Amino acid sequence: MAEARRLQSELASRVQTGPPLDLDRVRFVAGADVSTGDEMAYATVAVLRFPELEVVEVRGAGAPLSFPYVPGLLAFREIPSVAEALSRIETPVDAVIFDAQGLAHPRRLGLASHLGLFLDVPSVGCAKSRLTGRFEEPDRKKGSATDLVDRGEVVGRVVRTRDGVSPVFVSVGNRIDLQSAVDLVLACCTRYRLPEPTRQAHNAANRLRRAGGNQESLF
DNA sequence: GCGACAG
DNA sequence: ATCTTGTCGC
Repeated sequence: MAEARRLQSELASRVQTGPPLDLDRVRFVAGADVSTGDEMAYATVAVLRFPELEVVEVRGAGAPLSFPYVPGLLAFREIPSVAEALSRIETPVDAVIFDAQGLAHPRRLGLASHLGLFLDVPSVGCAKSRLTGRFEEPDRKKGSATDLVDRGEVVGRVVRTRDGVSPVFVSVGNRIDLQSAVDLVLACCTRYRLPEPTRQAHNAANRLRRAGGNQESLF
């Protein structure tokens, strides 16, 4: 456990904040999520055409759960399945959005940053709740956002993706700047609180788990 | 020691 | 995350 934290601190130095991502040149965005059972984790990656947000590919993978859920160490529990699902994607994606934190992490290496280090594309962390940092509630209208500050540094943005809904926590995963990460997330939230790629992946992961890992459930 | 704590 | 029916709000 202590060893895992040590590894995070070491890898954190390799995370790249920036450069900005030109959304006008983004063609495909992927979303990744995991559904867990008693002893298995089912991960899926959904690729959507951008900015239309139509699903063009969905891939999944199952892996035995060998690590418990410990706040701050989520990556060690979900990486096996997610990494496998990501490797199965054939579409050349321009960015990946994770249902987790990126730099908004105690040691600056949330799952989105950890996995982002092994991807050659920008990664973004978009979590439904806070892990670390302080913030003020953003205004209730869509697009409003406030800084997420931890130990004196801005580690992310608390973003209202729809009028009145609870805000999401956006942070840099790797190879992208915070502003671009927020813009990408907002561009992916046309109908729901969570970005469409993430929603699609979430639904697919649930189906995959309920189907006991049967890949055909993804179609 | 106490409280907080992604999914 | 997962377990679950009805129900409050736009």
